[in-house]
Amino acid sequence: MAAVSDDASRTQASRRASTRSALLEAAARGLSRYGYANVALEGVAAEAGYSRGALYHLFANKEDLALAVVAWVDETWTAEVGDPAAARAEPVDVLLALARGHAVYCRRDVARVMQTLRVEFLGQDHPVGRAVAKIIDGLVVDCAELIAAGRSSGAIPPGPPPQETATAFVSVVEAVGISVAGQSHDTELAERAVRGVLGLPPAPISTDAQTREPTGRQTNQKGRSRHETA
Amino acid sequence: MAAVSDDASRTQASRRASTRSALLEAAARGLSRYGYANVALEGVAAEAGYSRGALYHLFANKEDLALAVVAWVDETWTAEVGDPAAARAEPVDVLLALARGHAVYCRRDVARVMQTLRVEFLGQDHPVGRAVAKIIDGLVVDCAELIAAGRSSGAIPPGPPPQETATAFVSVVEAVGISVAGQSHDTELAERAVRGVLGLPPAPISTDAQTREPTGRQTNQKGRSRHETA
DNA sequence: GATTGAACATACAGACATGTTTGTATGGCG
DNA sequence: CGCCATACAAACATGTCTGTATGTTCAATC
Repeated sequence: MAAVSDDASRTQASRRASTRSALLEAAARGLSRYGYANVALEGVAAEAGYSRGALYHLFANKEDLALAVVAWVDETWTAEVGDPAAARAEPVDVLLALARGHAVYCRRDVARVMQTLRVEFLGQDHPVGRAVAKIIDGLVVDCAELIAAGRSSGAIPPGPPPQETATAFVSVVEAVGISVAGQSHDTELAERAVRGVLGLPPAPISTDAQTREPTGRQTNQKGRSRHETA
Repeated sequence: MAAVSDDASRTQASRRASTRSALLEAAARGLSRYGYANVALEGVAAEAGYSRGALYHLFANKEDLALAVVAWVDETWTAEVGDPAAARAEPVDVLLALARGHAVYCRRDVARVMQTLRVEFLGQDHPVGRAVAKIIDGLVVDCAELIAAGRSSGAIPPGPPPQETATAFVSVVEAVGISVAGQSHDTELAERAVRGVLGLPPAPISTDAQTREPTGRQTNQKGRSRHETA
């Protein structure tokens, strides 16, 4: 279980980075499974192959560790889901790619850490909760702009205010991603849900053969939505 | 300071029921806000106007209190959301009424207690988590049957397996209900999301005037029915 | 009106987790 | 080769929360 079992003799910087990474990953798993209050740092350190001393040497305290986990998850999510989706041209395609990409992202257990922390600190005033809320709120703002843009171009039918619609959009993406994570139709159900939130009609043909496309690039041959000024 | 401010001189049974009800409500709020691990029984008792002694006199322990809260929330939810929705004839209408009714139910803060506990105990083996999971799983099973029935009658288009679709349905209803709780378009967004999950086309005309009175059945009484007796 | 038991408050003990301190071994560098 | 900083372990100190035990007030029956 040790981070580096045999080759412990390396440069200090890489050693530090290695243990930090192992502790981060273990903390992410622990936070995702048990939540902030329930997770014990001794278990986190033990799962990473270290002791609490190492953890407190790398991180100031529990809160600092959780904030680092949040930042790390945010980075990986942006790289694996956010950026590929943002590369689409049409706002509708960005939103749909976001939903499908997040469903794929949720196939790992680490994905639950954001929901766990968000729910745990909802309505409180805790730095970790603020960090999570800031990320989610930023995502909501971006989605609201995409929804507004898609509506003004006619690709998205009218509906509730963009901000409120975006809030529902993000929560739906998060919820369906986690609930059916890893099941065979996760991306299809995510797309179905967000289509509904956006007021789009169901996808024309949902052959469930290519719904199982993993992380890479997601060629948009399936949900090529006709956006001719509804 | 007392639960009943002026009329403290009543029969002992009603006194007991009154304090139990006050403690239950305070515990529901506390669980919903802070979660099981974070909530402190002293705060719960203080918010209800009592001390921890009263709480431990009425409930065996923290777990028992949480289980009672879960049962209480389940009863009120079934009475206010589940039963009115189940009165519909068509399975599609039941599902849609469920979504809208839950959005209305979520306008109270107590509604978050189920999600909070479910997320907190996800992947653990705790009695409270099992109780919540049992309720949610039962709801998923019911919705899966409704989805299957609606599909075989042609009212719901085909899609992923009913069980998986029902899982996404329930999580979407829960998520959108909480995220946009109390906002002006909560029921409309809930209906939009579940329509998408079910593969239904968008609602024909969504003039937001009649979204506030969707079903005509759910009497939105704020005061909870006190039909619980020890 | 006194007694008995329930409703409730207060005080106490144990458990557990965080954060700190101290100690040890290893790597970097002159 | 020797000195020092760093990585890490292990014990310690502190605070908080649960659960229990004890005490006090109040209602119900004689």
